[in-house]
Order: sequence, then C-alpha cells, then structure tokens
Amino acid sequence: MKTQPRQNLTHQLTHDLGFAIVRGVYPVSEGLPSEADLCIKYNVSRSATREAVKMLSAKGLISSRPKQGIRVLPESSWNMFDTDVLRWILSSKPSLSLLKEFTQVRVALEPQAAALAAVSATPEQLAEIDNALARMADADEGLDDPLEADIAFHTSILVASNNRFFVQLTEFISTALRVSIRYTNHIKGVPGADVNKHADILDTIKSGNPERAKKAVETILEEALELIESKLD
Amino acid sequence: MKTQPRQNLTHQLTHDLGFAIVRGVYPVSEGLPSEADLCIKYNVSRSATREAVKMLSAKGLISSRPKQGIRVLPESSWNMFDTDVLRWILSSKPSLSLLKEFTQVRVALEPQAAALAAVSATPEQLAEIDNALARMADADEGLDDPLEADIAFHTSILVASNNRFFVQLTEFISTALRVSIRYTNHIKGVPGADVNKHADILDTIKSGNPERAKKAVETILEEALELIESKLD
DNA sequence: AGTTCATTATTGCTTAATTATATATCATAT
DNA sequence: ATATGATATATAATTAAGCAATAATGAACT
Repeated sequence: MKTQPRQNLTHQLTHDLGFAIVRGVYPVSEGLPSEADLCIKYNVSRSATREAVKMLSAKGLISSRPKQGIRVLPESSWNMFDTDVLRWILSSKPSLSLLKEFTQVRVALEPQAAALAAVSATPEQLAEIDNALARMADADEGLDDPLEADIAFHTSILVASNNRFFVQLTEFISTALRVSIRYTNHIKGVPGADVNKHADILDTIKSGNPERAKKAVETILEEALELIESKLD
Repeated sequence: MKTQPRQNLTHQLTHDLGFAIVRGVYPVSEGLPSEADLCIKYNVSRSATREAVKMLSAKGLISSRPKQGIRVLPESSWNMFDTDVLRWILSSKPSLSLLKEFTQVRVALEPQAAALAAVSATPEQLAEIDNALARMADADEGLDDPLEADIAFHTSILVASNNRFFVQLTEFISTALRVSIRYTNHIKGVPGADVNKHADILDTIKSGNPERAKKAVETILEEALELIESKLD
C-alpha cells in the first residue's frame, strides 16, 4: 500500500494513522504511541501530530486524555458514515460479510429513497437520473465507465428524494458501491449492470408511483444481496 | 443558548464554531474569519484554533486552504450522521420538515433492522429489548423516564440486527429521537409511547418472523410520520 | 489496610518565527 | 486590447520550545 502524498502534512498523517488503526496495527482500547513518540516515528512536529489526532478523534477512531495517552476506541464508535473511515475500512479489510451488511443497508435505504423520488423529484433531478441511465447504456457499448455510470444512477435517485439525510448518504453509498459493484459484477461474470432493470426503476419514478418505485429498487437489490449471501456459505 | 465549558479548550471552541456555522452566522461558501482573527475573537492561541478548525473540517463543515482562508462548505457535505453536527443542527434549527426527513429515514432503516433482528438476535440482545420494554412500562407508572425508555427500545433493536452499519446508527437515531419523540408526544398530547404496540414488535422479533417484524415497526413509524406530515400542511 | 501525598508521564495550551501556497495585481509583450 | 508572465500579498502550514493541567502510580504515613 503506497501512501501517496496528500494535500498537506496533517492530512497525510491523519490518513496514515487512520489507516493503521483500522488495519489493527494498534490494539483496540490499548494505546497508540504517545504524541512525542508519534513525532519521532513519523518525523513531524508536535502540532502536526496533534492536529491529526484531533481529526481522528472527530471521526470517532480515538480518544486522547492527559496521562492516559491516545486510545483506539471500539469499532462500534467509529463513524463508518464518514467516507474517509469507510474507505480505510474497505481498503484494509474488504470482507464479504461487510459487503453483505452494506447491501442490507442499501436494501433499507434505496427503495425508500426511490419512493420519495417518485413523489417529489424535480424535472432536473429526473433528467439527472436519465442522464446516468444513458451513461450506463453507453458503457454497454464501451463508451463510458460501467462502474461510475452505475454509481451515478443510484446516487442520483438519492438526490431526487429531496431528503437531506438521503442526499447526505450519496457519498457513503458511492464509496462503498465502488467496491461492492466491482465485486458482484466479478462473481456474476459480467462487466456491467442490467440496463433494462435500471430503466424500469426510472420509469416507475417518472410515473410518480412510490410503491412501484420502491418495489423496483428492492428487486434489484435483493438480487445483489442474494448473490453475496450465496458466496458466504 | 448557554455554552457550558467542555472538557477542554479545543473542544469548547469546536463546539462554539460548529454551532455558529450551523446557525448560519457565517455565510456558506464565504469565509470565516482568518485563523488570526479567530484567535483574537475567542482569545485563544493559534494552535487551539487550528485544532478546532481541523476537527470541524473532519466533520465536513469547513475547508481551509492558504490564501483562500476558512470556508463554510455547502450543507450537503456536512456529516449529519456525526452526532455533534446533528445536535448542533437540531438545537439551532429544529424545523418540522427536518423532523419529517428524519422520520422518513427511520421508516427506511428501523423496519429492516427489526427484520434482521428477527433472524439473528442473540438471547442477550432479546433480553436487552425486553428490558427496554419493561422500562417503558415502568415509565407509564412514573417509575422511569418515558423518553429514554422509548429510545432504548428502538436502539436495542438496531443493535440486535447484528449489522455494523445499523449498530453504528444507534447514536444518530437516539440523538434525533431525543428531539423527535418529545415533539410527537407533545402534539399527540400524551406523555409516553404506546407500550402495547412496542410489545407487539418484540413478539414478532422473538417469533423469528422477519416479515412480520418489519411490518410491525413500519406501522408504528408510518403513524409517527403521518402525525408530523399532518402538522406540516 | 487504607488514606494521603508526592512523583511523573502525558496531553493541553501558549507564543513566535519561518515556510509554502494560492490569489490578485500589475507590467510586459503580442 | 488581450493574453502572458512576474511580483506582491494574504493566509494557512509547519516547526520549535516551554510551561500548565491532569490523572495514574507508587510511596509514606497513619
């Protein structure tokens, strides 16, 4: 794992430490090296270290108190809906069971988002979904990236829900999807997604029928979930 | 809004700035005062300021670059699943439409979590839900806090889903629920929740029937949603 | 054995100086 | 006039060094 330089030292260090923590380099509820030791180890100043520590504690990975030192918090308090944290987790321990759990979340969220979109999407938002669908069709011809087109389709529905929480989840979904889709397509043995089924989803949303929209998304996601679960046994 | 002193200066400043940003004191995509000005305004050192800025940027509220200064990011990039951010938002602009959106998220998540719990909850986890239900009953007699008992019930189901993402959402749900339940009970004119309906949920989970568990939770949440929507017109 | 007190490791906080990096300004050349 | 490029400037980035506050540990004293 090469760690290409980030925008600045603090971010670089935040990334390095965060990734190390997620990888389990430092035992949970045990200690990281002290600030002073981290300075030496990473050859940076105390301030840079402290700023990185503060960022990681803002993301729920660690806590730091005088004399006690810096402690890794239990996984349950890590903010997995922070895309940095999620990326670190996915790139260090991309387990199949985590993909299953992620897909279970999608099964909960995306059908509901589609139902809301069916009721409240603006013409511009519908055009955006349409556009993503066109990209998926292009991708079938090798004219676009199938992965990114697929992601764009699903996130554009979240945006069209006009619910701030769902909109906020676009980053989360697309981050995990970037790993998940690649995997499911791989085990299906196909390079891209089924454009027709995605077109169905858009139709139901356009027709303004929340129940049908919900069902259409549910169908496609349950399929993905079953595919993953079948590999888990 | 009194700002009681937090555990330390940096956290205090993070809270003050975060709350001010969410309240809209600093125009979005415009600038906060420069680090130097913030030092003067809050009478703290440069390092304390920088650490607070780093924490807020870790939560997606701001970005900071040389010459450009510190900018408030658009709301869509605020990490609303961070409990600090959520609390700031709820205590500064607790709008009814935000409660509606939150409840829509609950409608998506909690039925699915209950379905998973029906399939995979351990005896200890079931006991935990049971315990929360008992607290709700006690609260009916004035022997416990109805709000906290209700929250405990709903979060214990999330935990029993044995899905890391749902478990992670307990903090999010309970933070928003603390505002939401108080409001819905207020407009219903009752002090606590309907214990019988909650007991039904536990029964369906215990019986191991995911579909019925899902339906049971859906029912109770759709009710809450309709209540809120009826007040929005 | 328990309580108090000193020791000590570690983070918390301040100050100050230097460096890097964007942005804007202005001069120059086309 | 309009690009182009050099220069200035504002701002964060980074380092350094020291003192303060805090909490865990162990020692001393009932």
